[in-house]
Amino acid sequence: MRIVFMGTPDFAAASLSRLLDEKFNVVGVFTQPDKPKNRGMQLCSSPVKEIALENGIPLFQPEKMRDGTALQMLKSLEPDLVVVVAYGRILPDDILAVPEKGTINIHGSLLPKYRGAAPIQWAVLNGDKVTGVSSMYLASELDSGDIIYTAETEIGEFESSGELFERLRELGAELLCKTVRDIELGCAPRTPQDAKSATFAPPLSKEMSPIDWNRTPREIVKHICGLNPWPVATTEISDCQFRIFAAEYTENKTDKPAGTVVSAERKRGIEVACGNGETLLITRLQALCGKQMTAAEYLCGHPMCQQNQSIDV
RNA sequence: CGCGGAGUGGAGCAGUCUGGCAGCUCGUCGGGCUCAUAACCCGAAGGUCGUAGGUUCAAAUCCUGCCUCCGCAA
Repeated sequence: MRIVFMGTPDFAAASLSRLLDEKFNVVGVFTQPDKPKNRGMQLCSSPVKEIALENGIPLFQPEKMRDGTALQMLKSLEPDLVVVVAYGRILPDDILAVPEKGTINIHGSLLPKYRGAAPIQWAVLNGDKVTGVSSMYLASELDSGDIIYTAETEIGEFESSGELFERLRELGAELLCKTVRDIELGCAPRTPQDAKSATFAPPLSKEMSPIDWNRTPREIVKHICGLNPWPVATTEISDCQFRIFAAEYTENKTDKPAGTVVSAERKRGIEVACGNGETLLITRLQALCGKQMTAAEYLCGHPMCQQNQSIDV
């Protein structure tokens, strides 16, 4: 079976490597054009491109999907199946129609929940206890195609989006192999999504970063974890901007208004009042222009007067 | 050459503008106090100030090159 793979970031690269490990016949790889990135804005190739080059697989980086060139490239490969994982492009119908056995996709949620660009982060942000990955056929509407298989996993109470990403990447790669194998054997199931229970997971943005201390400790913890590693939760303590990476629950109660620094003991962290009178302990943070560090380390160099500091809410 | 910030004992910082004794909080080690402690008291060790050059009577501090780290850019 001739397979064409389309993908761009780490999440996709894991699936591609797994397909290759399992000796599937990947005859071509599509990935996004190299883009200037990082400090110095140097042209960087995508993780998927690196793997394609290492394995000597024909590589295609069309600028546009709808001007016909991408369609010609794909047709020339004569694929039986196209696998799309985090390619970052919406594929037009004429491209979806090329492979005889269809175009399939790995999505980082239990569809129909969290259709869209940031399913993993939203599962964390919403405080879900369980999420997973789905394999499905691509349809013209975003993430609405028939489901083939799903795999579930629990979300840790303090697990960040980044950590969950790494786990789902492997889970997704595994599910993809199983899916491709069964499609080849002709025994893959096909279940339409229940469109009514669909939810949407839009991309995150920096506007979401500021912490709303009026919320409960758990909501704030989930906010912090969900936005880690990007765009990262932020808050302002006495005119200083902080990026917050981790926090812990406390047993304490306070009558201070939400956003007040209740304590800043060197060994514990920075304890802040939340909306319901409970408090949350900031344990890992990064000041402007500084490195990420534990709250204990930060307090060594930046003694913080307790009680009187407050956070603008 | 995309823009900006930072490198100082093991950790986090001040000192740099205005050149002139290596400083603070913590950790570590030793001693003391305590039923006890992430508590408190006394004492000690530990630094070629990222690196290479330059200016100077004198450089952590001023100038130049290089290295490393961080933020913006999704």
